[in-house]
Amino acid sequence: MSDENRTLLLPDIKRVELERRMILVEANTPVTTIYFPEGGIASIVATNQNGEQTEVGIFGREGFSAASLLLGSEQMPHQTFMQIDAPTALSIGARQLRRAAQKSRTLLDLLLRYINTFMIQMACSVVSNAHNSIETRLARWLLMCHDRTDGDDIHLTHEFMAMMIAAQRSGVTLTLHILEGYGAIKASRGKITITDRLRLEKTAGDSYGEPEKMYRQTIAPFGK
Amino acid sequence: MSDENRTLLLPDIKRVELERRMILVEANTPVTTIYFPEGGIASIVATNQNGEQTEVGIFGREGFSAASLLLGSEQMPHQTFMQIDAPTALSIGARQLRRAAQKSRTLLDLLLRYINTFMIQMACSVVSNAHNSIETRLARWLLMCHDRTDGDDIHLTHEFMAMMIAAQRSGVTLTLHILEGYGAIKASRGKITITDRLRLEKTAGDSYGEPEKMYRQTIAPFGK
DNA sequence: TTCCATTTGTCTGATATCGAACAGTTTTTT
DNA sequence: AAAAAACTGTTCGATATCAGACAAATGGAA
Repeated sequence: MSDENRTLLLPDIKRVELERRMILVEANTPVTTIYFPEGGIASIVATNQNGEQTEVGIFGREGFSAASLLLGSEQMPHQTFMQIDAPTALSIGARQLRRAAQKSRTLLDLLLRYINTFMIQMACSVVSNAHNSIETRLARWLLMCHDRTDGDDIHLTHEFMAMMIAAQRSGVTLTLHILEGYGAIKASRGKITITDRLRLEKTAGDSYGEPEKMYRQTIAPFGK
Repeated sequence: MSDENRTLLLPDIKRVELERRMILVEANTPVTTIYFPEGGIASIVATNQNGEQTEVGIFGREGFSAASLLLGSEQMPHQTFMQIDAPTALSIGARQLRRAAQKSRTLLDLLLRYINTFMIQMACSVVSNAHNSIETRLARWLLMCHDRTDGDDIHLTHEFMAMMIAAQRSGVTLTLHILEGYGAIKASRGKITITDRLRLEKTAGDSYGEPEKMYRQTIAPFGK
Protein backbone atom coordinates (compact mmCIF):
# COMPACT_ATOMS: atom_id res chain seq x y z
CA MET A 1 0.00 0.00 0.00
CA SER A 2 1.32 3.43 -0.84
CA ASP A 3 2.40 5.84 1.91
CA GLU A 4 -0.26 8.20 0.75
CA ASN A 5 -3.06 5.71 1.37
CA ARG A 6 -1.50 4.63 4.60
CA THR A 7 -1.62 8.12 6.02
CA LEU A 8 -5.14 8.53 4.72
CA LEU A 9 -6.39 5.56 6.71
CA LEU A 10 -4.14 5.71 9.74
CA PRO A 11 -6.09 8.15 11.90
CA ASP A 12 -9.24 5.99 11.76
CA ILE A 13 -7.63 2.61 12.25
CA LYS A 14 -7.66 0.73 15.52
CA ARG A 15 -5.86 -2.50 16.26
CA VAL A 16 -8.21 -4.95 17.96
CA GLU A 17 -8.00 -8.48 19.38
CA LEU A 18 -9.87 -11.17 17.50
CA GLU A 19 -11.14 -14.11 19.44
CA ARG A 20 -12.12 -17.36 17.86
CA ARG A 21 -15.72 -17.50 16.69
CA MET A 22 -15.97 -13.75 16.89
CA ILE A 23 -18.56 -12.49 14.45
CA LEU A 24 -17.22 -9.85 12.11
CA VAL A 25 -20.33 -9.42 10.03
CA GLU A 26 -23.84 -10.35 10.97
CA ALA A 27 -26.10 -11.49 8.13
CA ASN A 28 -28.65 -8.98 6.90
CA THR A 29 -27.47 -6.31 9.28
CA PRO A 30 -25.72 -3.08 8.28
CA VAL A 31 -22.00 -3.28 8.93
CA THR A 32 -20.40 -0.62 11.04
CA THR A 33 -16.86 -1.92 11.30
CA ILE A 34 -14.53 -3.46 8.75
CA TYR A 35 -11.75 -5.81 9.84
CA PHE A 36 -8.43 -6.49 8.15
CA PRO A 37 -7.12 -9.58 9.97
CA GLU A 38 -3.40 -9.65 10.64
CA GLY A 39 -3.55 -13.41 10.83
CA GLY A 40 -5.97 -16.25 11.33
CA ILE A 41 -8.82 -17.19 9.05
CA ALA A 42 -12.27 -15.76 8.65
CA SER A 43 -15.09 -17.68 7.11
CA ILE A 44 -18.10 -16.39 5.21
CA VAL A 45 -21.09 -18.67 5.55
CA ALA A 46 -24.62 -18.81 4.25
CA THR A 47 -27.44 -20.19 6.35
CA ASN A 48 -30.47 -21.66 4.67
CA GLN A 49 -34.00 -22.02 5.98
CA ASN A 50 -33.24 -25.35 7.63
CA GLY A 51 -30.40 -23.75 9.51
CA GLU A 52 -27.77 -25.61 7.50
CA GLN A 53 -24.63 -23.56 7.16
CA THR A 54 -22.41 -23.59 4.10
CA GLU A 55 -19.14 -21.85 3.63
CA VAL A 56 -19.01 -19.63 0.58
CA GLY A 57 -15.51 -18.25 1.10
CA ILE A 58 -12.59 -17.62 3.42
CA PHE A 59 -10.00 -14.95 3.84
CA GLY A 60 -7.06 -14.15 6.06
CA ARG A 61 -4.35 -11.53 6.00
CA GLU A 62 -4.96 -10.91 2.33
CA GLY A 63 -8.54 -9.78 2.72
CA PHE A 64 -11.09 -7.93 4.78
CA SER A 65 -14.62 -8.31 6.00
CA ALA A 66 -17.78 -6.96 4.38
CA ALA A 67 -16.22 -6.44 0.99
CA SER A 68 -19.63 -5.68 -0.46
CA LEU A 69 -19.55 -2.36 1.36
CA LEU A 70 -17.32 -1.15 -1.44
CA LEU A 71 -19.78 -2.56 -3.94
CA GLY A 72 -22.52 -0.33 -2.70
CA SER A 73 -24.26 -2.52 -0.19
CA GLU A 74 -23.90 -2.02 3.51
CA GLN A 75 -25.43 -5.34 4.36
CA MET A 76 -25.17 -8.82 2.96
CA PRO A 77 -26.98 -12.13 3.32
CA HIS A 78 -23.98 -13.93 4.84
CA GLN A 79 -22.35 -14.09 8.19
CA THR A 80 -18.59 -13.68 8.62
CA PHE A 81 -16.74 -14.97 11.65
CA MET A 82 -13.25 -15.89 12.78
CA GLN A 83 -12.69 -19.56 12.20
CA ILE A 84 -9.14 -19.67 13.43
CA ASP A 85 -8.12 -17.08 15.94
CA ALA A 86 -5.91 -14.28 14.86
CA PRO A 87 -3.90 -12.31 17.35
CA THR A 88 -5.16 -9.03 16.01
CA ALA A 89 -6.88 -7.23 13.20
CA LEU A 90 -6.91 -3.67 12.00
CA SER A 91 -10.38 -2.24 12.19
CA ILE A 92 -11.93 0.81 10.67
CA GLY A 93 -15.41 2.27 10.66
CA ALA A 94 -17.49 1.50 7.60
CA ARG A 95 -18.12 5.17 6.96
CA GLN A 96 -14.46 6.06 7.31
CA LEU A 97 -13.37 3.34 4.90
CA ARG A 98 -15.97 4.38 2.42
CA ARG A 99 -14.85 7.96 2.63
CA ALA A 100 -11.20 7.02 2.21
CA ALA A 101 -12.05 4.90 -0.83
CA GLN A 102 -13.93 7.86 -2.19
CA LYS A 103 -10.93 10.14 -1.81
CA SER A 104 -8.24 7.80 -3.00
CA ARG A 105 -8.80 5.95 -6.21
CA THR A 106 -5.62 3.92 -5.75
CA LEU A 107 -6.89 2.68 -2.41
CA LEU A 108 -10.21 1.68 -3.92
CA ASP A 109 -8.44 -0.07 -6.75
CA LEU A 110 -6.34 -2.08 -4.34
CA LEU A 111 -9.40 -3.18 -2.40
CA LEU A 112 -11.23 -4.01 -5.61
CA ARG A 113 -8.35 -6.17 -6.76
CA TYR A 114 -8.77 -8.21 -3.63
CA ILE A 115 -12.48 -8.55 -4.35
CA ASN A 116 -11.55 -9.92 -7.73
CA THR A 117 -9.43 -12.71 -6.24
CA PHE A 118 -12.23 -13.45 -3.84
CA MET A 119 -14.70 -13.80 -6.68
CA ILE A 120 -12.40 -16.27 -8.35
CA GLN A 121 -12.21 -18.20 -5.11
CA MET A 122 -16.00 -18.40 -5.05
CA ALA A 123 -16.10 -19.49 -8.68
CA CYS A 124 -13.68 -22.30 -7.82
CA SER A 125 -15.93 -23.32 -4.96
CA VAL A 126 -18.90 -23.50 -7.31
CA VAL A 127 -16.93 -25.87 -9.52
CA SER A 128 -15.46 -27.84 -6.64
CA ASN A 129 -18.79 -28.42 -4.94
CA ALA A 130 -20.22 -29.49 -8.26
CA HIS A 131 -17.65 -32.02 -9.39
CA ASN A 132 -15.03 -32.89 -6.79
CA SER A 133 -15.04 -35.70 -4.28
CA ILE A 134 -14.84 -35.04 -0.56
CA GLU A 135 -11.18 -35.99 -0.70
CA THR A 136 -10.41 -33.34 -3.28
CA ARG A 137 -12.53 -30.68 -1.61
CA LEU A 138 -10.93 -31.29 1.73
CA ALA A 139 -7.43 -31.16 0.27
CA ARG A 140 -8.23 -27.89 -1.44
CA TRP A 141 -9.65 -26.44 1.70
CA LEU A 142 -6.72 -27.46 3.87
CA LEU A 143 -4.38 -25.84 1.38
CA MET A 144 -6.32 -22.60 1.50
CA CYS A 145 -6.10 -22.66 5.27
CA HIS A 146 -2.42 -23.49 5.19
CA ASP A 147 -1.76 -20.48 2.98
CA ARG A 148 -3.28 -18.26 5.61
CA THR A 149 -1.68 -19.63 8.76
CA ASP A 150 1.84 -19.44 10.14
CA GLY A 151 3.30 -22.87 10.64
CA ASP A 152 1.70 -26.16 9.67
CA ASP A 153 -0.95 -26.62 12.33
CA ILE A 154 -4.60 -25.96 11.71
CA HIS A 155 -6.79 -26.05 14.79
CA LEU A 156 -10.22 -27.27 13.83
CA THR A 157 -12.64 -30.07 14.57
CA HIS A 158 -14.01 -32.51 12.03
CA GLU A 159 -17.47 -31.19 12.67
CA PHE A 160 -16.37 -27.78 11.63
CA MET A 161 -14.54 -28.94 8.52
CA ALA A 162 -17.64 -30.85 7.53
CA MET A 163 -19.57 -27.64 7.37
CA MET A 164 -16.81 -25.92 5.46
CA ILE A 165 -16.63 -28.43 2.66
CA ALA A 166 -20.32 -29.26 2.75
CA ALA A 167 -20.07 -32.88 3.84
CA GLN A 168 -20.98 -35.16 6.74
CA ARG A 169 -18.79 -35.16 9.80
CA SER A 170 -18.21 -38.88 9.51
CA GLY A 171 -17.16 -38.43 5.92
CA VAL A 172 -14.56 -35.93 7.00
CA THR A 173 -13.13 -38.28 9.63
CA LEU A 174 -12.86 -41.01 7.03
CA THR A 175 -11.26 -38.75 4.46
CA LEU A 176 -8.76 -37.34 6.94
CA HIS A 177 -7.59 -40.90 7.51
CA ILE A 178 -7.10 -41.32 3.80
CA LEU A 179 -5.06 -38.12 3.58
CA GLU A 180 -3.14 -39.30 6.61
CA GLY A 181 -2.51 -42.56 4.79
CA TYR A 182 -0.90 -40.55 1.99
CA GLY A 183 1.36 -38.96 4.57
CA ALA A 184 0.00 -35.56 3.59
CA ILE A 185 -1.29 -34.65 7.04
CA LYS A 186 -1.35 -35.76 10.63
CA ALA A 187 -4.61 -35.48 12.51
CA SER A 188 -5.04 -35.28 16.22
CA ARG A 189 -7.87 -34.07 18.37
CA GLY A 190 -8.82 -30.60 17.23
CA LYS A 191 -5.74 -30.20 15.10
CA ILE A 192 -4.52 -31.01 11.60
CA THR A 193 -0.83 -30.78 10.81
CA ILE A 194 0.22 -30.41 7.20
CA THR A 195 3.21 -32.69 6.76
CA ASP A 196 3.43 -32.95 2.98
CA ARG A 197 1.97 -29.98 1.21
CA LEU A 198 2.93 -31.16 -2.24
CA ARG A 199 1.06 -34.39 -1.72
CA LEU A 200 -1.96 -32.38 -0.71
CA GLU A 201 -1.68 -30.24 -3.81
CA LYS A 202 -1.55 -33.37 -5.89
CA THR A 203 -4.78 -34.54 -4.27
CA ALA A 204 -6.48 -31.20 -4.78
CA GLY A 205 -5.49 -31.21 -8.45
CA ASP A 206 -6.64 -28.20 -10.40
CA SER A 207 -9.33 -27.37 -7.86
CA TYR A 208 -6.62 -25.43 -6.06
CA GLY A 209 -4.59 -22.58 -7.45
CA GLU A 210 -6.61 -20.15 -9.55
CA PRO A 211 -7.35 -17.45 -6.96
CA GLU A 212 -3.83 -17.75 -5.59
CA LYS A 213 -2.45 -17.13 -9.07
CA MET A 214 -4.61 -14.05 -9.50
CA TYR A 215 -3.48 -12.79 -6.12
CA ARG A 216 0.15 -13.07 -7.12
CA GLN A 217 -0.54 -11.31 -10.41
CA THR A 218 -2.62 -8.40 -9.26
CA ILE A 219 -1.97 -7.79 -5.58
CA ALA A 220 1.33 -9.21 -4.41
CA PRO A 221 3.42 -7.02 -6.76
CA PHE A 222 2.08 -3.92 -5.05
CA GLY A 223 2.59 -5.10 -1.51
CA LYS A 224 -0.28 -5.00 0.90
CA MET B 1 -28.37 5.60 -15.32
CA SER B 2 -27.96 9.34 -15.06
CA ASP B 3 -27.93 11.54 -18.14
CA GLU B 4 -24.44 12.60 -17.25
CA ASN B 5 -23.09 9.04 -17.40
CA ARG B 6 -25.08 8.35 -20.51
CA THR B 7 -23.46 11.17 -22.41
CA LEU B 8 -20.06 10.12 -21.06
CA LEU B 9 -20.38 6.65 -22.55
CA LEU B 10 -22.42 7.38 -25.63
CA PRO B 11 -19.65 8.31 -28.07
CA ASP B 12 -17.82 5.02 -27.52
CA ILE B 13 -20.79 2.69 -27.58
CA LYS B 14 -21.75 0.56 -30.54
CA ARG B 15 -24.82 -1.61 -30.88
CA VAL B 16 -23.88 -5.07 -32.13
CA GLU B 17 -25.67 -8.28 -33.02
CA LEU B 18 -25.17 -11.22 -30.70
CA GLU B 19 -25.45 -14.68 -32.17
CA ARG B 20 -25.98 -17.76 -30.10
CA ARG B 21 -22.79 -19.34 -28.80
CA MET B 22 -20.88 -16.16 -29.52
CA ILE B 23 -17.93 -15.87 -27.20
CA LEU B 24 -17.86 -12.59 -25.32
CA VAL B 25 -14.82 -13.30 -23.18
CA GLU B 26 -12.13 -15.84 -23.89
CA ALA B 27 -10.55 -17.45 -20.83
CA ASN B 28 -7.10 -16.19 -19.87
CA THR B 29 -7.03 -13.67 -22.65
CA PRO B 30 -7.09 -9.90 -22.20
CA VAL B 31 -10.53 -8.50 -22.93
CA THR B 32 -10.81 -5.74 -25.46
CA THR B 33 -14.57 -5.34 -25.65
CA ILE B 34 -17.26 -5.27 -22.99
CA TYR B 35 -20.84 -6.23 -23.83
CA PHE B 36 -24.04 -5.09 -22.18
CA PRO B 37 -26.66 -7.49 -23.58
CA GLU B 38 -30.02 -5.96 -24.34
CA GLY B 39 -31.59 -9.38 -24.00
CA GLY B 40 -30.75 -13.06 -24.01
CA ILE B 41 -28.56 -14.84 -21.52
CA ALA B 42 -24.82 -15.06 -21.22
CA SER B 43 -23.11 -17.81 -19.31
CA ILE B 44 -19.78 -17.74 -17.53
CA VAL B 45 -18.14 -21.15 -17.43
CA ALA B 46 -15.01 -22.67 -15.99
CA THR B 47 -13.20 -25.47 -17.78
CA ASN B 48 -11.10 -27.90 -15.80
CA GLN B 49 -8.17 -29.99 -16.94
CA ASN B 50 -10.39 -32.84 -18.12
CA GLY B 51 -12.29 -30.40 -20.30
CA GLU B 52 -15.40 -30.56 -18.13
CA GLN B 53 -17.26 -27.29 -18.18
CA THR B 54 -19.15 -25.88 -15.23
CA GLU B 55 -21.26 -22.79 -15.13
CA VAL B 56 -20.27 -20.34 -12.44
CA GLY B 57 -22.77 -17.61 -13.28
CA ILE B 58 -25.19 -16.11 -15.76
CA PHE B 59 -26.30 -12.64 -16.66
CA GLY B 60 -28.63 -10.93 -19.05
CA ARG B 61 -29.88 -7.39 -19.47
CA GLU B 62 -28.90 -6.56 -15.93
CA GLY B 63 -25.22 -7.26 -16.34
CA PHE B 64 -22.20 -7.06 -18.55
CA SER B 65 -19.26 -9.17 -19.57
CA ALA B 66 -15.78 -9.16 -18.06
CA ALA B 67 -16.81 -7.51 -14.83
CA SER B 68 -13.38 -8.17 -13.40
CA LEU B 69 -12.03 -5.48 -15.68
CA LEU B 70 -13.37 -2.99 -13.16
CA LEU B 71 -11.72 -4.97 -10.40
CA GLY B 72 -8.29 -4.44 -11.84
CA SER B 73 -7.84 -7.52 -13.95
CA GLU B 74 -8.07 -7.44 -17.69
CA GLN B 75 -8.22 -11.19 -17.99
CA MET B 76 -9.98 -13.95 -16.13
CA PRO B 77 -9.86 -17.73 -15.96
CA HIS B 78 -13.42 -18.18 -17.30
CA GLN B 79 -15.08 -18.07 -20.64
CA THR B 80 -18.24 -16.07 -21.26
CA PHE B 81 -20.57 -16.80 -24.15
CA MET B 82 -24.14 -16.23 -25.24
CA GLN B 83 -26.27 -19.12 -24.16
CA ILE B 84 -29.54 -17.81 -25.50
CA ASP B 85 -29.38 -15.42 -28.38
CA ALA B 86 -30.04 -11.81 -27.79
CA PRO B 87 -31.02 -9.54 -30.60
CA THR B 88 -28.37 -7.01 -29.71
CA ALA B 89 -25.92 -5.77 -27.12
CA LEU B 90 -24.25 -2.48 -26.46
CA SER B 91 -20.52 -2.82 -26.73
CA ILE B 92 -17.71 -0.59 -25.61
CA GLY B 93 -13.95 -0.88 -25.69
CA ALA B 94 -12.34 -2.05 -22.47
CA ARG B 95 -10.10 0.98 -22.33
CA GLN B 96 -12.98 3.36 -22.93
CA LEU B 97 -15.09 1.82 -20.20
CA ARG B 98 -12.22 1.92 -17.80
CA ARG B 99 -11.60 5.54 -18.57
CA ALA B 100 -15.26 6.43 -18.14
CA ALA B 101 -15.35 4.61 -14.80
CA GLN B 102 -12.28 6.56 -13.82
CA LYS B 103 -13.95 9.85 -14.64
CA SER B 104 -17.36 9.20 -13.21
CA ARG B 105 -17.58 7.78 -9.75
CA THR B 106 -21.36 7.37 -10.01
CA LEU B 107 -20.89 5.23 -13.10
CA LEU B 108 -18.33 3.06 -11.35
CA ASP B 109 -20.61 2.71 -8.36
CA LEU B 110 -23.47 1.56 -10.53
CA LEU B 111 -21.30 -1.07 -12.19
CA LEU B 112 -19.95 -2.18 -8.82
CA ARG B 113 -23.44 -2.61 -7.47
CA TYR B 114 -24.09 -5.04 -10.27
CA ILE B 115 -20.92 -6.92 -9.38
CA ASN B 116 -22.25 -7.21 -5.86
CA THR B 117 -25.44 -8.93 -7.01
CA PHE B 118 -23.37 -11.19 -9.20
CA MET B 119 -21.23 -12.20 -6.23
CA ILE B 120 -24.34 -13.10 -4.31
CA GLN B 121 -25.49 -15.17 -7.25
CA MET B 122 -22.21 -17.07 -7.14
CA ALA B 123 -22.47 -17.56 -3.40
CA CYS B 124 -25.93 -19.06 -3.93
CA SER B 125 -24.48 -21.38 -6.53
CA VAL B 126 -21.84 -22.54 -4.07
CA VAL B 127 -24.58 -23.42 -1.61
CA SER B 128 -26.88 -24.91 -4.22
CA ASN B 129 -24.23 -27.17 -5.70
CA ALA B 130 -23.32 -28.27 -2.21
CA HIS B 131 -26.72 -29.19 -0.84
CA ASN B 132 -29.52 -29.14 -3.37
CA SER B 133 -30.87 -31.99 -5.44
CA ILE B 134 -30.89 -31.85 -9.21
CA GLU B 135 -34.56 -31.03 -9.05
CA THR B 136 -33.96 -27.97 -6.91
CA ARG B 137 -30.94 -26.82 -8.87
CA LEU B 138 -32.77 -27.14 -12.16
CA ALA B 139 -35.77 -25.23 -10.85
CA ARG B 140 -33.51 -22.44 -9.62
CA TRP B 141 -31.71 -22.28 -12.88
CA LEU B 142 -34.87 -22.18 -14.98
CA LEU B 143 -36.13 -19.33 -12.84
CA MET B 144 -32.95 -17.38 -13.35
CA CYS B 145 -33.31 -17.89 -17.09
CA HIS B 146 -36.96 -16.95 -17.02
CA ASP B 147 -36.10 -13.67 -15.30
CA ARG B 148 -33.85 -12.79 -18.18
CA THR B 149 -36.00 -13.73 -21.14
CA ASP B 150 -39.10 -12.21 -22.67
CA GLY B 151 -41.97 -14.63 -22.69
CA ASP B 152 -42.00 -18.10 -21.21
CA ASP B 153 -39.93 -20.10 -23.68
CA ILE B 154 -36.34 -21.05 -23.05
CA HIS B 155 -34.55 -22.57 -26.01
CA LEU B 156 -32.01 -25.07 -24.77
CA THR B 157 -31.16 -28.74 -25.00
CA HIS B 158 -30.97 -31.11 -22.05
CA GLU B 159 -27.30 -31.61 -22.76
CA PHE B 160 -26.70 -27.96 -22.27
CA MET B 161 -28.73 -27.67 -19.10
CA ALA B 162 -26.80 -30.61 -17.72
CA MET B 163 -23.61 -28.64 -17.98
CA MET B 164 -25.23 -25.58 -16.43
CA ILE B 165 -26.42 -27.30 -13.30
CA ALA B 166 -23.51 -29.72 -13.13
CA ALA B 167 -25.42 -32.96 -13.69
CA GLN B 168 -25.72 -35.79 -16.19
CA ARG B 169 -27.80 -35.26 -19.27
CA SER B 170 -29.97 -38.27 -18.47
CA GLY B 171 -30.57 -36.85 -15.03
CA VAL B 172 -31.83 -33.63 -16.56
CA THR B 173 -34.24 -35.47 -18.85
CA LEU B 174 -35.61 -37.35 -15.88
CA THR B 175 -35.93 -34.26 -13.75
CA LEU B 176 -37.63 -32.27 -16.48
CA HIS B 177 -40.29 -34.94 -16.57
CA ILE B 178 -40.78 -34.53 -12.86
CA LEU B 179 -41.16 -30.76 -13.18
CA GLU B 180 -43.50 -31.38 -16.07
CA GLY B 181 -45.45 -33.69 -13.80
CA TYR B 182 -45.89 -30.79 -11.40
CA GLY B 183 -47.28 -28.76 -14.27
CA ALA B 184 -44.51 -26.24 -13.76
CA ILE B 185 -43.08 -26.53 -17.25
CA LYS B 186 -43.66 -28.05 -20.64
CA ALA B 187 -40.69 -29.55 -22.40
CA SER B 188 -40.37 -30.10 -26.11
CA ARG B 189 -37.38 -30.65 -28.32
CA GLY B 190 -34.92 -27.88 -27.66
CA LYS B 191 -37.41 -25.80 -25.72
CA ILE B 192 -38.72 -25.45 -22.19
CA THR B 193 -41.88 -23.47 -21.55
CA ILE B 194 -42.53 -22.14 -18.07
CA THR B 195 -46.19 -22.74 -17.42
CA ASP B 196 -46.36 -22.29 -13.65
CA ARG B 197 -43.66 -20.08 -12.30
CA LEU B 198 -44.93 -20.18 -8.74
CA ARG B 199 -44.72 -23.96 -8.72
CA LEU B 200 -41.16 -23.69 -9.91
CA GLU B 201 -40.34 -21.22 -7.16
CA LYS B 202 -41.79 -23.62 -4.65
CA THR B 203 -39.50 -26.35 -5.96
CA ALA B 204 -36.45 -24.09 -5.90
CA GLY B 205 -37.20 -23.11 -2.31
CA ASP B 206 -34.75 -20.70 -0.76
CA SER B 207 -32.07 -21.55 -3.32
CA TYR B 208 -33.68 -18.89 -5.48
CA GLY B 209 -34.17 -15.26 -4.57
CA GLU B 210 -31.20 -13.73 -2.77
CA PRO B 211 -29.43 -12.06 -5.70
CA GLU B 212 -32.73 -10.97 -7.13
CA LYS B 213 -33.56 -9.27 -3.84
CA MET B 214 -30.23 -7.48 -3.77
CA TYR B 215 -30.80 -6.35 -7.34
CA ARG B 216 -34.13 -4.83 -6.44
CA GLN B 217 -32.61 -3.09 -3.44
CA THR B 218 -29.48 -1.63 -4.91
CA ILE B 219 -29.90 -1.34 -8.66
CA ALA B 220 -33.51 -1.30 -9.72
CA PRO B 221 -34.32 1.91 -7.80
CA PHE B 222 -31.79 3.80 -9.89
CA GLY B 223 -32.91 2.46 -13.22
CA LYS B 224 -30.41 0.91 -15.54
C1' DT C 1 -38.75 -37.79 -49.91
C1' DT C 2 -34.92 -39.87 -47.87
C1' DC C 3 -31.06 -39.53 -45.09
C1' DC C 4 -28.36 -38.16 -41.29
C1' DA C 5 -27.25 -35.66 -37.23
C1' DT C 6 -29.16 -34.21 -33.15
C1' DT C 7 -31.93 -34.66 -29.34
C1' DT C 8 -34.60 -37.20 -26.14
C1' DG C 9 -36.37 -41.38 -23.55
C1' DT C 10 -35.16 -45.13 -20.90
C1' DC C 11 -32.68 -48.58 -19.05
C1' DT C 12 -28.79 -50.76 -16.21
C1' DG C 13 -25.29 -51.55 -12.56
C1' DA C 14 -21.85 -49.10 -9.88
C1' DT C 15 -20.64 -46.00 -6.26
C1' DA C 16 -19.97 -42.01 -3.44
C1' DT C 17 -22.08 -39.99 0.00
C1' DC C 18 -25.79 -39.46 3.20
C1' DG C 19 -27.96 -39.82 7.60
C1' DA C 20 -27.99 -41.74 11.72
C1' DA C 21 -26.44 -44.26 15.39
C1' DC C 22 -23.33 -45.68 19.14
C1' DA C 23 -19.05 -46.58 21.50
C1' DG C 24 -14.52 -44.99 22.75
C1' DT C 25 -11.45 -41.29 23.81
C1' DT C 26 -9.90 -36.90 25.31
C1' DT C 27 -10.73 -32.56 27.53
C1' DT C 28 -13.12 -29.49 30.55
C1' DT C 29 -15.99 -28.58 34.41
C1' DT C 30 -17.61 -29.33 38.98
C1' DA D 1 -11.51 -37.23 41.53
C1' DA D 2 -15.72 -37.67 39.39
C1' DA D 3 -18.89 -36.17 36.06
C1' DA D 4 -20.07 -33.95 31.99
C1' DA D 5 -19.10 -32.37 27.57
C1' DA D 6 -16.82 -32.51 23.32
C1' DC D 7 -14.64 -34.88 19.84
C1' DT D 8 -13.36 -38.92 17.12
C1' DG D 9 -13.68 -43.70 15.21
C1' DT D 10 -16.58 -46.85 13.10
C1' DT D 11 -20.42 -49.12 11.41
C1' DC D 12 -24.51 -49.79 8.25
C1' DG D 13 -28.42 -49.52 5.33
C1' DA D 14 -30.58 -46.12 2.22
C1' DT D 15 -30.44 -43.37 -1.80
C1' DA D 16 -29.36 -39.91 -5.14
C1' DT D 17 -26.65 -39.57 -8.75
C1' DC D 18 -23.20 -41.22 -11.90
C1' DA D 19 -21.54 -43.24 -16.08
C1' DG D 20 -22.60 -45.45 -19.89
C1' DA D 21 -25.27 -47.57 -23.30
C1' DC D 22 -28.79 -47.90 -26.86
C1' DA D 23 -33.13 -47.18 -29.11
C1' DA D 24 -36.68 -43.95 -30.53
C1' DA D 25 -38.07 -39.57 -32.10
C1' DT D 26 -37.38 -35.28 -34.37
C1' DG D 27 -35.94 -31.83 -37.66
C1' DG D 28 -32.93 -30.04 -41.06
C1' DA D 29 -30.15 -31.12 -45.26
C1' DA D 30 -29.45 -33.38 -49.61
